[in-house]
Amino acid sequence: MPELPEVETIRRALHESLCGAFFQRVEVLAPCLREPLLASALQACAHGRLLGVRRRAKYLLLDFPARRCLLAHLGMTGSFRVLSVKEPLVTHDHAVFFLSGGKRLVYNDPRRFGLLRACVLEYGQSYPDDLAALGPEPLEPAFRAAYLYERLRRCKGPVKPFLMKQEVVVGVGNIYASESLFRSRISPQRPGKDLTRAECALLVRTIRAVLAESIAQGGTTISDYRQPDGSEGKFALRLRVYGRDGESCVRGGCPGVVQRTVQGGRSTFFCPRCQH
DNA sequence: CCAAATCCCTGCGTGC
DNA sequence: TGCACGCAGGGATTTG
Repeated sequence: MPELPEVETIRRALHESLCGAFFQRVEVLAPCLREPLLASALQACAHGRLLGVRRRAKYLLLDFPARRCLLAHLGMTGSFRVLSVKEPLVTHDHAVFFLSGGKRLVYNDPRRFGLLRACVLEYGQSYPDDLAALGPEPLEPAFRAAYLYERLRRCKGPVKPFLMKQEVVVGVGNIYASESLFRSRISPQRPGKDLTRAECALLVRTIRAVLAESIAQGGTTISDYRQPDGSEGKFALRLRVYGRDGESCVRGGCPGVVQRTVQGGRSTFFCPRCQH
């Protein structure tokens, strides 16, 4: 379940291995992800030398000449593989990009929540209009305490689902929302508008620290996600509440037990004893 | 206008 | 062994 650290890990690997590669041809094997895969549009877009791989929120952007841009979202189970000549395709491979020298870039996605879309950047624009509604990047200066505090003034529900809204801050999904709130000792059930300025400052610092730490560990592997070299993301070992319902709270001296609850249809993990 | 619910989809674990 | 079922959840859409 790729959130920001997983997507960033993938971005770095793809940029490293494919920057400068020459895209020749695309083959669509299965015609539908979140939206239909248009072979002709992808072919026209992902053609020529790959100029670089960027990330915005949980989206990957593969840049090509003439402001063409391939927008990719991994959904829950999407992944890219770079294959040599003899490596076989497998079930749920949806699109194959043939590169000069015999390499192939393959997009695989069992659950088909992902997205591959051909875009053209407007003059002077860094990102396609498709991404215009996204909030600030959590690791950039625009995501700061005063910003979060002001946004929370208009929050009517609990803080945890609010943190997962991509128009508030991008890249924070279910895992990192629970983890950040635990480390901040803020209950996921707290009404968002009740958070103090000091708590907002702590939460911003903590979200940044958790995401940065996870990137350094290559992300979190729960089930499907792998780093592009096939290894597991090691941040799973550092999760303190996610998936740990029924276990003792890891905070020193806290006698609490981690609980699972459901907010907005998503599992939330927290310690009722030390998060307030 | 906002929030909660629903849907999309497959793989996996569980219980019978 | 096999089948039914529940669960996982990002994001678009629908419903309340």
